[in-house]
Amino acid sequence: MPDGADKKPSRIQQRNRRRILDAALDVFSMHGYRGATLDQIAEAAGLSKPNILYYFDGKEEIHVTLLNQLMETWLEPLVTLDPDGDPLQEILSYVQRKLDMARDLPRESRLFAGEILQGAPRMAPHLQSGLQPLFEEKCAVIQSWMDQGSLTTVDPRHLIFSIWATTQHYADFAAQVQVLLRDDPNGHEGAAQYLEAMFTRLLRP
Amino acid sequence: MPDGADKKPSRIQQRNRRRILDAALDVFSMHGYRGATLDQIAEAAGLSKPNILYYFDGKEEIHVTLLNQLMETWLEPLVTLDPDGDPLQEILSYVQRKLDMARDLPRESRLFAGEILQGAPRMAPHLQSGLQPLFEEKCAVIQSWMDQGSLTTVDPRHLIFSIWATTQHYADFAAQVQVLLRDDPNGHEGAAQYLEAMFTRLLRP
DNA sequence: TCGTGTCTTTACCAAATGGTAAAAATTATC
DNA sequence: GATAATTTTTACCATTTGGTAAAGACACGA
Repeated sequence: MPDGADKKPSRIQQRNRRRILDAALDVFSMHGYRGATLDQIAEAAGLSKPNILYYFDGKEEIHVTLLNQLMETWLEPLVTLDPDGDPLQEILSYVQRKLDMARDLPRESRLFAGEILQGAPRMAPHLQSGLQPLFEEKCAVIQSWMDQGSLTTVDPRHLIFSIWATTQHYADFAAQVQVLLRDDPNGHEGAAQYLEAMFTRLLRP
Repeated sequence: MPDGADKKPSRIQQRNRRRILDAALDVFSMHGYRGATLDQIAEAAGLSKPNILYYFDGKEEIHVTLLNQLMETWLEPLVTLDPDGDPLQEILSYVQRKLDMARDLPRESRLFAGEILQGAPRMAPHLQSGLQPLFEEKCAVIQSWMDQGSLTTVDPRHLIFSIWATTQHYADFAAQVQVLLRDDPNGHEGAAQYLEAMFTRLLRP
């Protein structure tokens, strides 16, 4: 019985849990929590519905597990923002990493966006305990860079919001972007250049 | 029978349709299309479920009606971007209007975001026929401003994306913004100042 | 105030959905 | 290869949900 986090999971258990979570990421990110059904997840995972409930206690536990895993991945680029690096380069690298994530992990981006869009019912605790302290820490770093004259002074909080917004936009609003940029084979590179120019002109002293 | 768009709707009909659409906007924007139930909408509207189905053919028709109405409101700020105005002022006014909309119409913003997030299943036609031509038209206007040297040259398409992303972020990710800006009574004004600075530094020649 | 058309309620229904019990099959252990 | 443990399937179930039929209440002009 694959219950609490006791003991080591078997080979089969690891494989099937991974399959389920991958399928669930597909389905949840596409249809939202309530829009997703266990049957869809089961089919996408190639398992029967009761079999899925053998590995997870229920729909909600799958979703929460996904959200927990996501949180680490999601914060990692901000974690690696180096207080001792070159200020402008650090910010631009952060933008690049976030943009790459929007391209490489669009399902994760949409899962996160959907959760926040609906008021973060299952993630408010994580935002408080995980994101908030990190956010304030890095805001202070950026503020110190501005104080020492290495960057133009703007509100670091809104600066970070604008980085999140502009990068995640390409994943979360992909359906719209695709319609408007339809015959452009150069989408990602164009976005990268634009954002580099934007944040450079904003921040270079 | 309030069927096709024939004849003039009675007083009661107007009032109840408005109530239903307002309630539906609440519910759909909070829970997404599938997450919303007719019972929730009915309760929020103060009507019985069958009574709601007397005014609308079904859940989908309510959603589509909402989306259609939204489209006009949503595009209006872009429509009023004046080719004969002062370029930088026009862009900055557009940013302001979009930011005001995020503050004043957050339900509409989230309804739109949720629809796009899920691949725009019920709005792809509108994007093609309504948004796309307008987008290209205004991109051309901005491009001409850049060509004549009134604005710094950047890709107008990504410029517009970044305006949409940064302004709508405050409505769509309000749950997150609220956690991170929790004791700031000055949220909207701070965002307005930041965005004005950002787009000014980006675009001023 | 009577009758006709508009609106609302009551009582349902079929399908979908999250979930369970227990038997059957499979895998690992000795 | 027998046995114990794990994994999967079959057959269900209760609730929720979008939707309907038809009777009843109401409004309003003649």
